[in-house]
Amino acid sequence: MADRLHSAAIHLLRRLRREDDASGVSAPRLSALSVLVFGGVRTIGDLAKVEQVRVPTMSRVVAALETDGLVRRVAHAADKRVVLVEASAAGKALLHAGQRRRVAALAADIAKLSAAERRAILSAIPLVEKLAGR
Amino acid sequence: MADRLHSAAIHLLRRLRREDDASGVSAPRLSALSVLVFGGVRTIGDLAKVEQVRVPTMSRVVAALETDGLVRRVAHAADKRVVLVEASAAGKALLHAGQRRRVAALAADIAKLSAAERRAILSAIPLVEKLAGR
DNA sequence: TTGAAATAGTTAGCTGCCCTAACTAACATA
DNA sequence: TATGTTAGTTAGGGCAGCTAACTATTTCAA
Repeated sequence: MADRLHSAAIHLLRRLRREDDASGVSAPRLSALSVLVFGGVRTIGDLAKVEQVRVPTMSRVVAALETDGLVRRVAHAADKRVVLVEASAAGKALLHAGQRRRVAALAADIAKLSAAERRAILSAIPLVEKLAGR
Repeated sequence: MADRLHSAAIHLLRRLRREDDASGVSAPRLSALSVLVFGGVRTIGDLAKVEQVRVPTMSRVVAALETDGLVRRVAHAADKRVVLVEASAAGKALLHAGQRRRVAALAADIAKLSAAERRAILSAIPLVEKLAGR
């Protein structure tokens, strides 16, 4: 059961990743960006923790997002070592547009399922979240 | 619903990723290997379709699995272009060992679910696979 | 029958993500 | 003030995904 769940999750995410690609921004970048858009300003280290990734990895992700003008670095008032990152207006706009596209594509397929099938998925979601430790 | 499903898949995968790392074989390789172990002999192209990946990508995954002695190539009887791939005894053993490890890691959480909750997840899995395009 | 098109894989080269190790800069403290 | 800690960056490596271009084989139609 763990194996089948794992497989299903991998395949679902691969499908969604293809749609994310259409936005021109990869899934890890979108994910970090969404933390900033919905959670507000964060340090590189905090972002790394939230995204379950090492600091150097997040450092690169932020650098890429900055190059694309989607985020901006802000100095920390008291501690000059700290790099605060916040989403730019362009970053917010891109994220909202991407979410709409992704949700639209998946929602269209969900709409093709029967009501009973939708109920089956809906009742499983909170259980999977529980298994995932959330 | 699409958002919640996406989120659940991401969280589940991050949880399971740690366990998979312990097997010394990456998630994409384990996933392809599991198709062979549970589904039997497949061509490279079939594997690529099932895993939603391009043929060159699967070609490399199979090459790596072969180097590790986890799979073996078998000639197709009628068509010399085709490469059939099957799991070796070592591949089957590794996959089953990985399964045990994952099950062990999730055991505490799974034990907290009722039989009805487990049924709910099991019935949702094939539907998610359908949404993923399989 | 033979030459063109289709099919199955491989190889090469690119990008992106993830890691560890080693570094700089800044802060905290004894 | 010297030492250790903390925040990030840089360097370098591995793996996974892609497209383009290639080989080998098979299919099919003129």
